[in-house]
Amino acid sequence: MAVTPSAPRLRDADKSQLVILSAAMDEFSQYGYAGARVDRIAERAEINKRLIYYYFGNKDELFLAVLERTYADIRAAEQALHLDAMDPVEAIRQLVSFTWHYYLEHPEFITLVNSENLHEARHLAGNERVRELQQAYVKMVQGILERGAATGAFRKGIDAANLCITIAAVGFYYLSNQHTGRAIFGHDFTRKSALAARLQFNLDTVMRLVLRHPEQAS
Amino acid sequence: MAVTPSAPRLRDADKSQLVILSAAMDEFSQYGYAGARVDRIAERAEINKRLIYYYFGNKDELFLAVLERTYADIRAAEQALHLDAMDPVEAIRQLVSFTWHYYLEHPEFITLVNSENLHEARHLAGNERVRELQQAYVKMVQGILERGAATGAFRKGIDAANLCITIAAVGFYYLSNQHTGRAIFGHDFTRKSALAARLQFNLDTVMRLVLRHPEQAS
Amino acid sequence: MAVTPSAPRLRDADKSQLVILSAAMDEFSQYGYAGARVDRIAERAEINKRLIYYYFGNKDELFLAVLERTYADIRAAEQALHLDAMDPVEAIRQLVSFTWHYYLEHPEFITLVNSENLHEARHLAGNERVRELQQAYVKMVQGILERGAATGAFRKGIDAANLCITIAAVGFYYLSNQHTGRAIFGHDFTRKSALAARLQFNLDTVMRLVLRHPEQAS
Amino acid sequence: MAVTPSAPRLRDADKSQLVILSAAMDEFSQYGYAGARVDRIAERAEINKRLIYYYFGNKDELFLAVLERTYADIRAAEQALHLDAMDPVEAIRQLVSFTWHYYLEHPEFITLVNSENLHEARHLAGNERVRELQQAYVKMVQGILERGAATGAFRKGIDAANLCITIAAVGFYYLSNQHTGRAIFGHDFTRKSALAARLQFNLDTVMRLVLRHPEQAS
DNA sequence: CATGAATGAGGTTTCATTCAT
DNA sequence: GATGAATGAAACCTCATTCAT
Repeated sequence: MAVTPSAPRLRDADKSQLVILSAAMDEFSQYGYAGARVDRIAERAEINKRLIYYYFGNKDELFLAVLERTYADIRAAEQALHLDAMDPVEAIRQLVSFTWHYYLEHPEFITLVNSENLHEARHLAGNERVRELQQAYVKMVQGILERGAATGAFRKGIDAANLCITIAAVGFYYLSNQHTGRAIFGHDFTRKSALAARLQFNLDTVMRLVLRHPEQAS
Repeated sequence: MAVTPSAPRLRDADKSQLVILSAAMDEFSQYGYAGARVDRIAERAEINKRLIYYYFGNKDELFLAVLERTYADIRAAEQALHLDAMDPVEAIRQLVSFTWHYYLEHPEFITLVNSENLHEARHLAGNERVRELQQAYVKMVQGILERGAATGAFRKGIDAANLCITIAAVGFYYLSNQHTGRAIFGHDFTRKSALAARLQFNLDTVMRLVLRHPEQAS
Repeated sequence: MAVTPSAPRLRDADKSQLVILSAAMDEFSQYGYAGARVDRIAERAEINKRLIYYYFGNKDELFLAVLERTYADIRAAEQALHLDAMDPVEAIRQLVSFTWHYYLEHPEFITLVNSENLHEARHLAGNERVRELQQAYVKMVQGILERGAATGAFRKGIDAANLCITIAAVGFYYLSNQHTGRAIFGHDFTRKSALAARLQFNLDTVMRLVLRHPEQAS
Repeated sequence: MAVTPSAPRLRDADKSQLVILSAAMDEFSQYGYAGARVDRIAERAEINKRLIYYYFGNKDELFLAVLERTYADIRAAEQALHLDAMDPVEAIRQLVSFTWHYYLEHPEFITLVNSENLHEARHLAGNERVRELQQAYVKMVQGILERGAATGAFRKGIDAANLCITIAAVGFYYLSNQHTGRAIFGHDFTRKSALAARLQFNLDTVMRLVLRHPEQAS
């Protein structure tokens, strides 16, 4: 008479932490920090609620852990592109495209970042890890811009930080505001054709911004 | 029974509703929908909590009322610019600049819109009023683009809706993400010099996107 | 078919507060601050738990309210004795006797004070009200001592504050430690004969302390 | 396999028990029984929490172990004074002084005893060990009183048990209530001068109580 | 029209204790 | 003998909302 234990006792600290972190990411991204419920995170993770506090201290620290992993993930994906080794024009195209698809496939990134901004980044404030990751990223983009300027393909003097922001903005905003967008524009922002058109529009926008001779953009 | 007829007298009821709406806007924009507290709204408005329910039904309906007014306000400000009567190139410049300054001076707009998107626009879904306002806006931008294309200043075939989105995006994203931005970039996004540089960067971005000969952009 | 409402809705703010305060005094005195349960206080008071927070903020503030009332009560009872108008020797006798009987009839006073001391008086620290009450009390005892010294009945130079403390101590300690006392002495400290003997012992102790000719003490 | 035979080697088990007991005494005396946390005891002892349950069963039994040791300690210190061999007058003086200094140097005794009384001595009830210790103590004091009465220095018929209680009371109460004392009297009970004055006051009180000719007290 | 009093449900967190190795 | 992982129960407190006047 085999018995199916109602909840598998893991006895695996690392796995439990990962399971909690993953469930927390889902919950926080769906409801934001304030709307997220620790109870639901425990349910999603199928672990005892108490364990969340055992490993992460409290809701705030759990949220921070989620944020840190979120930023680490996107930067890791970026680095896997090896944009440094690419032709500058192609590198910028790839970056716009990558950013767009990353946001599309990781909607949790958008809601988490928005939620953290609503709270004036109080979890992330002073955090060293995410800052180092970001600085490496901006430096890499700056390298691309300089190489492109050297070949004459790019304009000179483009600010790398603001370019990074704009590349993010044109994708992030479109997807972040897709629901109010649907309500006020009256059509679905995530139709296949709409998505394709938006990516093309963003590529145009960014390439025209960096190229010396934008007519070659499209 | 003295009455002061010269000033348009608000009845107490109307006044209470306005006071509540204003307090609710502050609270919702500061904490988001989930983080907002009905108690605090009553405190801010210096009225009895029960009145909120009397006039607005519940928290959801109050949030919707705030959103409707928020969208009405920004569209009213836009219309006051009379971009229709302007030279197309100047009109687009003005629109980028206006949008930027409006977000800067109305930070509540940003957090309210983000909060509504977190909730998948469930308050705004199917709302006719905001949709009509938005359509008028896109149509006006389309008019500008057509006039600019006719004079040869603008490229042809630019999608008005996506342009509207991009004009919003490059300002909205920068300000919406100012707190995580400060945390990960390590500097204050709202320094006077940073704000000025960003506006200039956005003007460049948009003008290069629409003009046929972008070298005339700056 | 008459229905007996499960909980009477009071709609009487003052009464509700008094009921809560009284229930809280019982609970805190029985279990101490840490052992007391807000839930049980609500049950004792037969009110909704939420109302406790509505009127008193939190457990700490409720405890402070209980303490303040406790000190006010004992001082009020003391003042009702009108010791000022009494013969000094009789006044001290009365004070010892009153203190003893007050502790006996108000065991909650003892546990509340002990509990507050365990917490290093963090609720009472800096509290003006109890301090004023105490100062009036010490001043009154000082008056008695001076009058007694003037008539030659009392020794001179007795410190009023230390006398107050000792009058309290010999009663308070006996009753406060009655349970460990029973365990280690092996007899019931609250037997009628034991109580009478203790009061007499305390009268002896204090009168011998203050009188110039103690042989007249008993 | 080096062994250091000169120093009495504690087995790990004994050592762990002592470490736990010591940590538990600190924790219980600081927070009382209800406020004490098993987790913190484990932290203080720098051992695994499970060991506490292994050696002591549960929180209640651990508290009892602490109490037993506490009473054993004070009685052991008393016996080291050898009051039996002393002049009766000097013996009582020494006892008052010893008791005072013991409480001063062992504040944990006070809070532990208070905490146990709050719980109506349910841990100590029926405990043989502490009772035997106490009876030996009272008997010793009775011996002193009889010797003093025989020399004519002391009054006759003084109840030894009540004298023991009073000697304890005048010191214990002052120190136990030092925090509320500070709050309501408005000065620090533990100032050097205040402590010295209190000891002198207590010596006066007790000597006047026992001597036939109290004018020789001070 | 307005208000202070009241509430059930549910929020985060803490606790003593036990399990599995 | 020793330990990190895990847990059910219950703690304090908060929330949107309704009641009674």
